[in-house]
Amino acid sequence: MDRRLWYIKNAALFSWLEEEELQDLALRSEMTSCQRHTRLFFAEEPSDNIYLVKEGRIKLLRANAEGREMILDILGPGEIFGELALVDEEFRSHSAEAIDDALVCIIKRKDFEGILQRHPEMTLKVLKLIGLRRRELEMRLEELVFQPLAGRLALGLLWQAQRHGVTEANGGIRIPLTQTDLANLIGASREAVAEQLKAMRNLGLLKTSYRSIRLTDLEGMKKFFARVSIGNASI
Amino acid sequence: MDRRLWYIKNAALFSWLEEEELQDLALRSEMTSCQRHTRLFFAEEPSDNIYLVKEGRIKLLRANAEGREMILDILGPGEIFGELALVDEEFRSHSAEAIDDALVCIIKRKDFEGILQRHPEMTLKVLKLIGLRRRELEMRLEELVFQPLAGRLALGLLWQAQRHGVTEANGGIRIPLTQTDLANLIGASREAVAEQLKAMRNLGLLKTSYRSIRLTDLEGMKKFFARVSIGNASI
DNA sequence: GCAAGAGTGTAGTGACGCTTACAGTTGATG
DNA sequence: CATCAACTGTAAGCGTCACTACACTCTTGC
Repeated sequence: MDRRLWYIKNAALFSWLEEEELQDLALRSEMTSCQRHTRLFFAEEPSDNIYLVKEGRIKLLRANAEGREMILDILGPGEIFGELALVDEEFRSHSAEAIDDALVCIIKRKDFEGILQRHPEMTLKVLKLIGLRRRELEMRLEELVFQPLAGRLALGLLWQAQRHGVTEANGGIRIPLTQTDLANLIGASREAVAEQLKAMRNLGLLKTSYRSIRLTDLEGMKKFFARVSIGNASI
Repeated sequence: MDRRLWYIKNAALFSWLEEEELQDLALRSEMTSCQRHTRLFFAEEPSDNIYLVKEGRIKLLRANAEGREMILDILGPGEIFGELALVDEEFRSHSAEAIDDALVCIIKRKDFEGILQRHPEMTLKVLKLIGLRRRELEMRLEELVFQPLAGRLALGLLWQAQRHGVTEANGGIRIPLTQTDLANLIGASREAVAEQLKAMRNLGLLKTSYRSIRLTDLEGMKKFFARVSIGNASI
């Protein structure tokens, strides 16, 4: 599935929420600001809340005993996470950590269930979200198996550019991500990502700087992916 | 999360279905028998049905242009699949193929939605199923990134033994899977799996034969996993 | 009972990418 | 404005595992 579609549908959930229920929600919910690098919740904790990102970005990750991490997703303003608490989750299967200084709305599960009861059509939106994220995971799994590092990195950059990219004056798209996060997002080592970024830099596809990558040639990046990929997946 | 829990919860959905709605369902639904190696649906086809496995096993897979495949899941008797048609899916994100000669019940989406309306508590069960499968995918993603081939294979064997294993007279557990399917399940090459199976055979952990693997020492296999794994995941 | 297709066993080769190691840079904090 | 933590850049070494190749075995159907 096209990732663009994913993003639109997800954003649609948020816009609908804002218009019709946000005032009520604001009364019931708790707002937390948290600094970069602080965790909102940890894996194995009870799943009692649903979260809505207001400002900044939050990464969902699974970490292993060695401290290495696998980033499952990165959420931006308007997106919700922890929504599996509505469905079945007793304990978190992953942790959530702020990538930027962030502002997050914490909604108690019971309050969210109240909204769903008052607005049955909202339930369907949440379900679609859960389903879309499941399909997103299926795609990631396939990429990890089939694509070499260069292809995964190209896909990862295009994906993050769409979801969290900032268009700049000169037409480039700035992706605010560290190379470590980028590596953990595509299941690779930081060093290998740095080396591949160098290659892309030399091809004029992007520029690297502290904590961010600027895509300067989107079409070129797509062509690059088509060239390095094994059996072309959808972008 | 424990895979055992996953299995139990999933089976619970089925047993409930059988007791209360199966007669009605039987009238409305279509039953199809299909031979090993035939596909029930292909990726990109419209998602109009939900499927219930009666006999045999069905693998859900994503295939790339080269014909290599990644197996997302293997369903056995009593399990449903294609349930994302209820949620958001317009087109299949993966294909479904019979691993055994199989008997499958095809339920039209509208009929299934009817059941859900008559039995609201059933909706929750389906939601839990979707959520559990999403978490299962998260686990697989992490394993693929963190675990070496030996660890993934050990986990894959223990997982399949639980879900589809047949306990034998001598206490061993027979897993009816080809080495190719096993490889595609854990994201590895068939040859590498064969070699690792040889090593496990030499350790007395299992026996290989045509189209099946017999685990002869479950505890030994768990110990083996603990030894080769990087930062121990849950079994 | 033979042929064809599907599946298994095994070995050699090479490359991709992880690991280790270290120097240099940026930005926040006091 | 000094210091520290976080982050980037780069390079050598090496192991895992994919790929290639081929012989052999099992099963099914004609």
